[in-house]
Amino acid sequence: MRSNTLSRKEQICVKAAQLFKEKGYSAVTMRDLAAAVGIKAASLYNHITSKQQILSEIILDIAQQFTDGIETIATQETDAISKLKAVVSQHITLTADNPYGMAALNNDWMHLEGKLEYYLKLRSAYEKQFKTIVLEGQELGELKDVNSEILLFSILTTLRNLYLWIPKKADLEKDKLIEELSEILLQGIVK
Amino acid sequence: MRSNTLSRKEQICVKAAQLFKEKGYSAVTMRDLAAAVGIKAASLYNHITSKQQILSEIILDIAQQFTDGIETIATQETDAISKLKAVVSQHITLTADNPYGMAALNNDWMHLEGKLEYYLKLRSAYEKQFKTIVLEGQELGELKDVNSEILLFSILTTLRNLYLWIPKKADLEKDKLIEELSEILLQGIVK
DNA sequence: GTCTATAGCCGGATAGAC
DNA sequence: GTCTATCCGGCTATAGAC
Repeated sequence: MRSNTLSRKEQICVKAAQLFKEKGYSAVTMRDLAAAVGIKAASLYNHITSKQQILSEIILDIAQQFTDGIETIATQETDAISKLKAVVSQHITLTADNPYGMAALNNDWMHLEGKLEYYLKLRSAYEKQFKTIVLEGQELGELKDVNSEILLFSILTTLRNLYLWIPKKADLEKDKLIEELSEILLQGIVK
Repeated sequence: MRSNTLSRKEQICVKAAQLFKEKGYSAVTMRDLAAAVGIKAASLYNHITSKQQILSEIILDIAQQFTDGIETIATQETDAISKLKAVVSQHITLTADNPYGMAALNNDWMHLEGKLEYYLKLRSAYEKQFKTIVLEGQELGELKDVNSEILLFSILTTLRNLYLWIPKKADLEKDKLIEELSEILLQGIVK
């Protein structure tokens, strides 16, 4: 843990992520961002080199955390259900930490220029690990033999969009949410 | 069913929705759109009055269909589970019909200017009906007594993002998808 | 490290010929 | 109904004073 005073550059990136969530990368101008930080647009360039760089840092930082995290989960020696719960937990934790960055990750990745390929590589690696966990769970009979593509889509979509929901819950009890969301995703909702 | 030759205006709106899905409303220029249609930017204005109008038509058309559809479902006299299946079916049908428009509905609604309030009203109405179905299902003991906000978020998010997945399935068998997705959302995935 | 000023480009939209 | 030409405003980013 480092000091809780953010550098100017960090302030800028945090504000940028908030604005990107509201309007999307393309619709946020450097003047908007500067005003939100409380300086003039030209002054931003003492701290960052381009609008593009801000987006890259926001997205790649989070994407890396997800990919690293699922590698760790995948190599643990437990059942598929425990691994899926760990994935749910990771999504909730990272989203609660940085909901605005999650929005950029979900909605603005296509505006990455130089780093687009690298991002796509991280995303593929993530999806591959997730898929492996599910397929192993099905082979070992822990999970139902439903269409795995639909299953993967359904769960991953819910997890990827937690950023829309979590910030509205001011008094979020994280451990409770992990339990309840895992229950709904894994066990369904019909009595 | 009307003629399957689209008017120029319809061509423009269809292409626009495709481009909006790829890059978002703000990042698509009238020059991009014109090139995709095969004319020059100025010529677009013989068919539409503004970029804003294109967005409004794409989004409000679909939003209206969803709100009308769920009103019909909600007033039927069946159990909550049947109603939820009907909602799943509606989402799959409307998304398969117009996946690009669904993308705009999900991602670009905040760029509506004059029609933003009307859109928000439609969305609120939709969510209210959905919530009522779920709460009734819980009261009557058809659905588990899990946290209804998490339940609503989870299912609605999956349904709203079908546009990302459905177009990749060229040989989509709609009825099968309705059955399989309903099964996963309602009954869960654990054996 | 912030400012003012501005370069240089690209955006949506219009005018008017054909 | 499409075109060329263009207006005018806003965009990212830079230059250089303080």
